[in-house]
Amino acid sequence: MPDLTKQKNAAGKLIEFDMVHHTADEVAHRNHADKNKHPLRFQGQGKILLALSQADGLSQKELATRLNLSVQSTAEFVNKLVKKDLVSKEKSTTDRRKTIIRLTNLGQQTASAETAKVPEFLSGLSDTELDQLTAILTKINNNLYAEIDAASPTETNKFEAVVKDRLRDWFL
Amino acid sequence: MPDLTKQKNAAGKLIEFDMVHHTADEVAHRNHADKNKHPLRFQGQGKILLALSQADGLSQKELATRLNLSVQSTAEFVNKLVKKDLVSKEKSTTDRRKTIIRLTNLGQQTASAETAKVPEFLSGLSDTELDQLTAILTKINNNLYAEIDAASPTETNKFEAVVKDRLRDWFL
DNA sequence: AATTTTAGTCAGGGGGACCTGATTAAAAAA
DNA sequence: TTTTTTAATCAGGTCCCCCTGACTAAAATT
Repeated sequence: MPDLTKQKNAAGKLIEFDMVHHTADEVAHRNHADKNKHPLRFQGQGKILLALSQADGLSQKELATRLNLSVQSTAEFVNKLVKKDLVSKEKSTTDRRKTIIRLTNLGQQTASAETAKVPEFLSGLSDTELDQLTAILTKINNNLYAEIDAASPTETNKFEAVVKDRLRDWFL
Repeated sequence: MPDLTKQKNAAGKLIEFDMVHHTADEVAHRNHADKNKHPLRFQGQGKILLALSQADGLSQKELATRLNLSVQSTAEFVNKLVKKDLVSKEKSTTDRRKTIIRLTNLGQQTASAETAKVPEFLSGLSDTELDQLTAILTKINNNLYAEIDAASPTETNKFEAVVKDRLRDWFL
């Protein structure tokens, strides 16, 4: 029987982490007058970038399908990324209806920069703690995959694949 | 000397958690045609709600100052919350320039509902793991408070106080 | 009493995440 | 070849976060 109090403690800390984490990089960006702004989550433009970093050179339609977005939204995000020089568009030669989207160098950097640096807030944790955290998060993430699966069976595999693949280089 | 690989593993899991977590409740809301929509983060309207749940009956100006928002943004968020019947506005009797903002019953419920339920993804973790997670997140959060402090010394106390106070009932 | 400061409001704007509807161009099917 | 399907685009919308500028009403100062 799991101890409810312990669950609540952990849940509270997680919520706190969410808030504090969010605020921390809000504050950070505020001070640095950052060009790159926010971290690009798994949403909108960031979603596109992440998907491309796993499978570059997809068509817009492909992207839309994989990411569960309308083709119009996808086009919008892609265009925004083009303006930021993170991806490029080019007509397919084999099927001239299609537009192939590719990461630019900058786009690749950006996509991996997301995950490239170990956040400072992990410093001060012992090796043991890091191992524990990793193990626990693995469980939690699996629970979340299961939740996603329950709610929307069709897209799970796609999603899980994208995420895990994106993060694969972290776990070598 | 901290093991870089272990840090990377943990960092990767944390990023994965972020993505998966986000997607999980995105999917959840999509299916349930949810009225309450998104979880109200420490941002915009959610920020206001959280601040009020710590100190009810503030003036708009007070809110703006504490939350580091322009008075206009604050007014916007407050008005939206009024429409949702989560807060109420009333003119101060002692200083008729001021508008006092108060949580409605619904607002109080909503603010605590945020933190009221233990997320399902914590199920399956043992008591030991929960304790470990709590301890680790405590360290991480403290690191983040320190980061915020470094970047913006003036607002730390305010922020940390709001957050901790908000979450106090979790840790009794 | 006249001036200045303060708390709010309105108007307008920039970005972001998404969507539906209508239309075009190119490929595939009939 | 004509029709249908497919990949994109344009147009227009909804809602969110957040800001500056201009202006009013009510206090605090002078």
